Amino acid sequence: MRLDQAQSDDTGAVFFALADPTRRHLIEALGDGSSVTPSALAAELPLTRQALTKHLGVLGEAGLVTKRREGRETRYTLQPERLTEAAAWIAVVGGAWEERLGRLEALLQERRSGS
Amino acid sequence: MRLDQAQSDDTGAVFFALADPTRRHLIEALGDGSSVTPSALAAELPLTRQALTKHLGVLGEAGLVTKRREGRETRYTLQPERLTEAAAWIAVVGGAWEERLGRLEALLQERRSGS
DNA sequence: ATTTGATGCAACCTTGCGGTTGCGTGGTCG
DNA sequence: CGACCACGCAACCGCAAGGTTGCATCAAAT
Repeated sequence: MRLDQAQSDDTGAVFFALADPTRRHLIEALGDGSSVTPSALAAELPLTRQALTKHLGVLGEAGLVTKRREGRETRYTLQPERLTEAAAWIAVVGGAWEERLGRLEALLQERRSGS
Repeated sequence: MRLDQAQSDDTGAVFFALADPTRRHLIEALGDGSSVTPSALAAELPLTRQALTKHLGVLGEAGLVTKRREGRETRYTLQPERLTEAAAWIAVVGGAWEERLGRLEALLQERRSGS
């Protein structure tokens, strides 16, 4: 999909952001409420700082992350609202979401005891 | 993202499929358990039959839809399992999913009475 | 047998994504 | 000030995504 189209398509932007493994990894890393800087990420991952900056930019456009300048570094933090909305879209497709929500809870229970 | 990568990345493939507005529209249309044929879709949407076939192919690669040949036409049907898994991934990112699940339920309740 | 309708396959085109490199800029510390 | 570190911006590259057209194929209807 084209990015300019994704900008005028909130839901699409979120799913587009989640489609990339690197971006999902970043979200998982930020899941605990911590913040990250591009350079720090570049030290851990096999990617350039600029590449990470672009990824964080995509996450930002999707409203999944916020940047905050702090001295000479920029810290990125997760913004979970859009995530919940996306999950809601999935759960509601085609109705019968009551049943699906039940299965979702079951899945979460499994995953909780599993890992 | 590259498609071959998406194939070896189930979660990514699902989100990638959901990133496209047309594909989401198809999923919404199939949400009631009905089935669709590419030509019928091409009559309703401003897209070629082949374009729709490709989209349905992407949905198929993501495991979101199944094709079944029926006489001379091919009917596509929704396969909701992967959708639930994707919602589960979203709900579980970064822990604190109990709270998020609560908000999700609230969102769904709103959407139920709303539309 | 012919014709008509629904597909499948493949080539082709344009645009954007993911990634890099190079350079300019703004804080920080000695 | 001068050196350094973390960024931002822009150009560039390879390749896949989304879309089209054209043609071959298979099933059904007359």
